[in-house]
Amino acid sequence: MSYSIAEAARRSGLSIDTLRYYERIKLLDPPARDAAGRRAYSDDDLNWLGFLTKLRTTGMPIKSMREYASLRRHGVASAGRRKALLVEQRRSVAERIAELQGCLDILDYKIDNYAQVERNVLGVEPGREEISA
Amino acid sequence: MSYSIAEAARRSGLSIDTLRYYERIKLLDPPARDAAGRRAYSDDDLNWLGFLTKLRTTGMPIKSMREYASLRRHGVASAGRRKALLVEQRRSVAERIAELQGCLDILDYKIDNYAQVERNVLGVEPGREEISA
DNA sequence: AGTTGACCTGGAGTGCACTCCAGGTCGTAG
DNA sequence: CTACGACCTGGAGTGCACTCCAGGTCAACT
Repeated sequence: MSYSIAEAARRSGLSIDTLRYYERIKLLDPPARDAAGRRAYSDDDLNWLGFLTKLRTTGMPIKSMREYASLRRHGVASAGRRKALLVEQRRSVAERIAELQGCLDILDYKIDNYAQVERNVLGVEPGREEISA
Repeated sequence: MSYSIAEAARRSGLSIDTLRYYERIKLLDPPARDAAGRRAYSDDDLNWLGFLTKLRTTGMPIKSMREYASLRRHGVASAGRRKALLVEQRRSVAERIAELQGCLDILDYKIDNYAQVERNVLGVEPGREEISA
């Protein structure tokens, strides 16, 4: 199957402009073109875009995604380096999850404080709650 | 206790420039000044900076942090709105954690693929592994 | 008295990841 | 046959969150 840029955008969740942008910066190999010169994305293109958006979600900078994309073009010889990139990204994602978990705990604590303030709102002297909030 | 801007930067993990920047954009109330006009951050200032950096870690945009900071200046009457902001942020953090967890699973899957490629490297026809990688 | 180093100000510059625009080409529907 | 909508290109513009800079003040050390 092949997809127009609008369809590829819909399926990937990226904007049309972003698809062309990714192509320009070599994140994405130029897709096939139809008879009229319009882009015709393949399923492989879409799969790659899907993976790219996952990498983006993990916070990988475009620079690194470009490196990964470029390695991919160099075939099996680059598999070791590609794996290393993914392992490093895995590490950074796990770290980020832990960090966010810590933030979640702090938010819960703060929210609980506010809930208490709400419950005691009649007995609080103004300004007092500022110390912890 | 009070702290020079350099010390406040060290303790908050923010740069000196960022501290002045946060003050300019009203994320941070102007700290006290010493006799020579230099900033003297209080423990309260540092605590607030600590919380701000947590909010930043959660991905809260500066715009929202400014709103929270501004509400804080309006005392107890704004507690409800502040709590709502935190609850919303809590929701978005939990969502983000789930999303990252999904990415982690995909990374694990890919990494495992590469590990298999490594193990079978002698029996692989070139290009074959590209289909899944 | 002079030099150093930390700090001050207002404003300009940076890097990232898009996002938008003007002006043009196609293929199909009315 | 012309009007429309979807697509094309190269290039400029945007928003965010800093980050850097020039030129200046001040207290302390030598």
